[in-house]
Amino acid sequence: MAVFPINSSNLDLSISMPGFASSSTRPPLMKVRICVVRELDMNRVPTTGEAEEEWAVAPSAEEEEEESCINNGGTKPRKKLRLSTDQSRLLEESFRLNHTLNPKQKEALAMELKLKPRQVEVWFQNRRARSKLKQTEMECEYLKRCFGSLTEQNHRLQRELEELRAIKVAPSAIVSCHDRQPPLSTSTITMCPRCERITSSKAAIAAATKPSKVVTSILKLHQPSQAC
DNA sequence: TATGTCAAAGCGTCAA
DNA sequence: TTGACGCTTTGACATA
Repeated sequence: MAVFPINSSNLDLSISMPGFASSSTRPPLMKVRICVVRELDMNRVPTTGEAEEEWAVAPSAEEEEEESCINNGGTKPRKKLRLSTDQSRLLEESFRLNHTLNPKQKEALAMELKLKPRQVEVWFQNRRARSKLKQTEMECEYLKRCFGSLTEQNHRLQRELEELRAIKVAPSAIVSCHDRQPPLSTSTITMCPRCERITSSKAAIAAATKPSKVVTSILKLHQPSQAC
């Protein structure tokens, strides 16, 4: 059973109750005892020292159900329930342990939280959805970073390629890997004129241009000894 | 007043 | 057929 304190220190712990809106739509019955009250935790109990007479009683579960039927039936607009911090905390703890509930767990949790099993079920559904959304957003951020990194790497490789192409290779140094030639000198940068692939040793390339790992691995795949 | 958040409703899908 | 779930939308409420 929920109660409504008038204590202004509780104003931040607020919750709207079905049928008890903070606006002028609040039923006259509530206005009698609550003048500055805002909506608050439906399950909060008065702490010691708080005068019990300052608390107004919220509708029971049955009354709420009845009311929700009325709302669904259609004249009254539906009211928003806001879970208390304690309820949210307990739900979060349960969610950490299990992202889904079996009927027994749902029932038990609902009893503990003084909510309807359906509300617990809905909360878990929405929580799973939020979890998935968060996961998707994280993946999106990760992919964005990957994209940025790969773009940068691509630009770097393009520049490397330009630099390599710009290197004036002496005609005598051009050696085809398709020809049976003596082993290449480590100080010579060569390019296969047939497939236009660099066939120099890693040492020569590294000394000349400091290639990236990708270039190095490409070179590994295309050693002069290998066929084009 | 625009916008974000979130409980809840509605509907389709799927497995038992 | 039924219950659980995911997805989308709705509507109340809070806040800047």
